[in-house]
Amino acid sequence: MSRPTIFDVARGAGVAISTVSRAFSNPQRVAEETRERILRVAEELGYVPNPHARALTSRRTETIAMVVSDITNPHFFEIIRGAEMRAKASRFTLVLVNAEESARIEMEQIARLARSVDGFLLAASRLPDEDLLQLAGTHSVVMVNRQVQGIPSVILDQKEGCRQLVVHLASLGHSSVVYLSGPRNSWIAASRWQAIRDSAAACGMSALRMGPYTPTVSHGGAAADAALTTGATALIAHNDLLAIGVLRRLAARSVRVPEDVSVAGFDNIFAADLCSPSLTTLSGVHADLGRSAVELLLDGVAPGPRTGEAPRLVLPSQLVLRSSTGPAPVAV
Amino acid sequence: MSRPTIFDVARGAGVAISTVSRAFSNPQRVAEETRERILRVAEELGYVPNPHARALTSRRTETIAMVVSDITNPHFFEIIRGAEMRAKASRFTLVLVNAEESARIEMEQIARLARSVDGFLLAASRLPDEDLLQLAGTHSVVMVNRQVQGIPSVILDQKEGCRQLVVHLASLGHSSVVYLSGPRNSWIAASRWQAIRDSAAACGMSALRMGPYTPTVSHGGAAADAALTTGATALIAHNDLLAIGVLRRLAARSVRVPEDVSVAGFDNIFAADLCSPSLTTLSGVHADLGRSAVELLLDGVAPGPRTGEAPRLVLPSQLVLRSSTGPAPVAV
DNA sequence: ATGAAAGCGCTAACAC
DNA sequence: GTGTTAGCGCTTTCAT
Repeated sequence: MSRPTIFDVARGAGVAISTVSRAFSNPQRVAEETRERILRVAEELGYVPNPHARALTSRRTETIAMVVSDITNPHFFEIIRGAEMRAKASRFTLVLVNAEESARIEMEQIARLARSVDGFLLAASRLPDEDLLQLAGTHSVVMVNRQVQGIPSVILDQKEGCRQLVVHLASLGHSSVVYLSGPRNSWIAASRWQAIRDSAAACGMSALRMGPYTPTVSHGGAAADAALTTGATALIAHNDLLAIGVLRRLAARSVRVPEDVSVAGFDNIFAADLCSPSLTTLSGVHADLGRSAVELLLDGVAPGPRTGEAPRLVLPSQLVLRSSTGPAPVAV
Repeated sequence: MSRPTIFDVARGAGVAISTVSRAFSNPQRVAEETRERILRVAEELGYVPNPHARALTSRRTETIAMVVSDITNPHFFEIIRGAEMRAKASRFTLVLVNAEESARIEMEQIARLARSVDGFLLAASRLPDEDLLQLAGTHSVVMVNRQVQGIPSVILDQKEGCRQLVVHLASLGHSSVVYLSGPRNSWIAASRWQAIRDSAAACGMSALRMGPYTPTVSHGGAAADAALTTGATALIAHNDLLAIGVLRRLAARSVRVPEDVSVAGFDNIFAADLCSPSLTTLSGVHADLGRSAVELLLDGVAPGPRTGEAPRLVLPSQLVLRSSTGPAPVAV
């Protein structure tokens, strides 16, 4: 009743188990004829190598884990898809785990999988640098949308993207902008704020940061209320979800968008095009993020000498203009 | 440099390896004092049991796989979250894999994971009944939103939900309804159509099915065009994504919703509340679906005699009325 | 090119 | 309550 093992295949093919093993994991080291016979017998028997037994000795699992800070955030969709496709192309399994926006949970999940995967893709990690460096010391790690010195990473170009966004707002006549910040331990939030502040300064705009806010629709209400107290006419929310929450609250308070206030977000999630007004947002080819991340990881996982520097990919971002940004209101 | 094993812990604690093993997997079979000493040594050494070695002998992995037909469909969000939380509560890891709306890929993913997980959660599976039955013969399987004789399942109550939806449309004066069907091999699509047809008959409405359509926004255009040719005033799309695509196309063709045509969807995804007009949809507590599914699976995974009948949970669905459905236009 | 044999780290009888 | 021991199914030297 139990499944066939390498032993059964060996018997059926009249060879030693080591030969069967090679036929599967090192095909070129087995004579063509022998290999074919083995594969045929295996096929007939319905033999499939046991991944645990394999991992136990080889220490490789052909599996990579992708840890996302919040699996319900649509932003990760395309990243996940891109990563998955690339992983599959190399016959790796991608398993997805959720960190629920919590550093503790993220760490737990990682610890749990540490022995069962070949490497980690950490998307928008909430962990402190030290933890990441330590992890990277013992495992293959690639960061997505976060940079840490010494760890391979792929990010969208925040700096240039934020600059375009700010210039866009400046050219519409806005003189002050508020950044509604994401979570406190979000690297990308810090990086966005810095880029916005610098670009605003370069444009002669004043910039203010508020928050941190949990980047969900429901937290947009508080963010909107806070932002209105500043008198700023341009709001940049940490992501589209938060921006949509802001739009809702503004509508509820009869603040017109974009006539009274302009609003922009990040990620270009599906809903950004559906809400009203539709949302101006900073996007990028997220599937490429995922794809590139897996590629870096596979490079790191492969045997052979590690390249000297940890690669840092910066992929272009792009501004998507919609209806939520418009000319600044004329001063009364 | 290599990680500590059960051996190192045993030496450090002055006990046999089997005692260490018990301290971790069967704590109550070890004297309190011994156990504490072992755990302390393990902690000091940074010992973590190797899951592969463990799985190799015990044949249990404490991992369950959730296969979803399309991971980018927001419908699955809450289901995934519910499943994840329940799994974590029992210290199981939930790994997520994507079937990309393809039966072939679904089968591949399953085969790939068959040895590395304790069971499968199949959400909106596209596989034929026979394949599912065969799989269920060798593995623990729970279906989500699909029923197959002999396999445990959890679904939302389509029948009652569709009835409510049709009655709602009938009470608005609509006399004909079109169901824009989901994928050909979607069990839920078949089940919805049957419920819609029966309920429509009971209300004296005519019902028509069109499609199948891939349930994405982009396919809603064709669906809308097709539906308009029928002269029906009420459209029920297979899901919210398709419905949103329909809304877009109708807007583009200057067909007013709900004045000229009423539109409804399924799933109550986040965007259903954002699109304009906002979408009437049939919902349910999706997190409960995921939670219950994991519960059934854990029951099945647990050692001990299997219960006689495969349980079939039917969770209540609920109609969410929004602006996309309204009174039927008065005949010219 | 192939075989023999020694583990990988752990669990699960079985003994005491 | 704890120790001994035989594997789980495979990879990987090392021979031949």
